[in-house]
Amino acid sequence: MKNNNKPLTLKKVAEILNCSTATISNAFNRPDQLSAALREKILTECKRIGYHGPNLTARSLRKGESGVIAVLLTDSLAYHFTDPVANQLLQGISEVLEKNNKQLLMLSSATNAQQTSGIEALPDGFIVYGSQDHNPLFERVVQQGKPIITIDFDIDEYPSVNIDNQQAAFDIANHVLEKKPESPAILGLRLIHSDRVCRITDDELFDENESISRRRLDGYLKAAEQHNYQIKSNRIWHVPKNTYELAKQAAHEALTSHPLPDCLICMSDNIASAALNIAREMNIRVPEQLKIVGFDDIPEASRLSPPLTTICQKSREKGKTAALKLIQGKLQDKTILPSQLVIRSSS
Amino acid sequence: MKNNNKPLTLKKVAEILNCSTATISNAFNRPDQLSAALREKILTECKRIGYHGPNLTARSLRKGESGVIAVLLTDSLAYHFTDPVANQLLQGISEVLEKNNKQLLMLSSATNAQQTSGIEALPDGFIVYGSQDHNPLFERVVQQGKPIITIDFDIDEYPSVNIDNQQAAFDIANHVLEKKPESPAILGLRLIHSDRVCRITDDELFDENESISRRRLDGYLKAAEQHNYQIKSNRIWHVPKNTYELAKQAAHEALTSHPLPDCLICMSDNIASAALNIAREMNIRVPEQLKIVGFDDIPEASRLSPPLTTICQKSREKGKTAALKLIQGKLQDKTILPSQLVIRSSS
DNA sequence: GTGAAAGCGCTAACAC
DNA sequence: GTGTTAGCGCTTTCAC
Repeated sequence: MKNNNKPLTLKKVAEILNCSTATISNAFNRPDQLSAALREKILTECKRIGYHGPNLTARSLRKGESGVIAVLLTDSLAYHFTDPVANQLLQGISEVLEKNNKQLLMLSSATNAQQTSGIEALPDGFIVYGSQDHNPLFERVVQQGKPIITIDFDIDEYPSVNIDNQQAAFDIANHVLEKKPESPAILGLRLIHSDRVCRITDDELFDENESISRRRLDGYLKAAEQHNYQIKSNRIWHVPKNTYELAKQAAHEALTSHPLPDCLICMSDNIASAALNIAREMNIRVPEQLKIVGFDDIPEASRLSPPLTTICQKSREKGKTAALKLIQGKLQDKTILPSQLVIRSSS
Repeated sequence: MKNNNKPLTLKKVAEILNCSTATISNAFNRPDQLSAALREKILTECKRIGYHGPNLTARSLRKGESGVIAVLLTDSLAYHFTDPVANQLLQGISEVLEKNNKQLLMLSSATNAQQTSGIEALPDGFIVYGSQDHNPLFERVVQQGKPIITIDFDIDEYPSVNIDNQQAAFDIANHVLEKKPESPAILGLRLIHSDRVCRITDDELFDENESISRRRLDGYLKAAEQHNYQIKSNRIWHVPKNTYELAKQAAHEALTSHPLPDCLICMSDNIASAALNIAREMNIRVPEQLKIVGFDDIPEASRLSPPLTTICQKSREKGKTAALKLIQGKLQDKTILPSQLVIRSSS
């Protein structure tokens, strides 16, 4: 089974089959350039002698296209494999790519940027997930002049796929604040730049920017205002990444703080799930003593006990939409995908 | 920000900087071939004019290496993003790759094999996850004559990373059968080739092969024998893929079958998790009325209520080990990673 | 329908 | 230390 010979080249194949390289190439790429019979014969011969078609590197160098689509991720790849939301997104993307015979290359902005591998020259297009302020890899991607589509953030010149984060956050906060909790708290995600779980400060509460988390926080605060709550900055926790461990830490801090929150508005289902577990450990009954709501609607959300009230943001759909737009070359518009409040028994 | 110019080439850069292409190339690839000062100057100039280093396609064609490592997956990519075990494995792999400045390319054997993109020529090495009998893409991969390492299955000529599935399965079955359940049942994974959830037949019970599931089933049956159980084939369910939906279906069938099982030995934590949920819906108390054990020790296992007794197989470690061996060129041996029984309260 | 040949962008051997 | 050049494997134009 093992093989130590060099793979055949088109040129050698042409020699063996005793015709020109152009004919072999045409057999693989342009059926109209030769008779069906000859093409068939060549293809069968190739299979027999073990030539499986032109080498990607060479073809791509020549044609300037590779059939590879890259997903540019903000954090490390390893992190993205742990994040259920990223997982769903990648699932949607790969569904579309597979259907269209495209290969998926995962590129991480967190990669050691010194060692420039030049990999950004390979893909025919890029799906950029998550904001990229002054990321060197992203800048090299832009330089390629290839199609780019962004997800969960926006750059004027490029098409994008987003949801209305502020509205969605408003909806879910509105829903839970209608129950008149006494001391609601917020477990936010990536609110500030610290890599520690911590509370935010008053300044930060009013710090305007374009991030998703800011949009969501705005939605929460708007709902709070309408219900005459004033949520102070020290009732808002910052979780630096959407990992279970950090979420647990934040949930634990919140549920051991004074006054004890009776309502946790979480910026991700992961955080909400951790909060649910901490509450169970502490024998706090959900939803009677504590209401918990999440965001995302990851698959786990409906299986938790109690199942989680959340915002369904169809991450898989997001990925599919972005991949499809990229492949079909529909590169004009900005898409806002619908999201909706899903009420389950955690609230 | 948007860019429509063609990226600079090394040749153009050489013209602009008024030196030869070799010098530019050397500045990027072989620091020893020119003075540090000149190199520094070239690199800064390049950055200024927007040349970010040699194009991967060309370099790879020339050098025969790309810095890309491929993971060859049995099922569709989309499926692998949903499977928590695959996720952990990929996490481990990408940790190592990122540390070593390698790019990750995910290749699916399930891809439309007609349209041969030639992509298999690009990677410098392959991590093959899961058995590949007569898969055309795998055969093309073999043809490349590049390093290959297999995970969770074995081919004589290639190094591999595995666990002792039979022993692990024996251990966990032994543990739960010691509790003397009256009617144990097995929820297996990929036992046969059907894509339906179904029970297996007597013939299939004795059908020898090299698969993981066969190894695990052997372990279960050996433990059963030692405890004087005779588990009949109609007490063994086949789950075709490790998805939650299929697992739920199998668990539901098992828990509505007669005699009602009071012990479910599940071949994955996913299946066990679904069984746990079905049991809760049916008001069957775990572990009092029903013992459930899993396999894998996915992150969710310890968070379920009750937490799951399972086999910890360190999938992340598996991925790391495989990637590391591939990168370091340690291509001799077969590695068997340790796994262990983790007893929690579901049994 | 077919073949000869240029050249995609780069690296490395070799000459200077 | 630097420059010239062949050629990695392929596609495509152009001449036949």
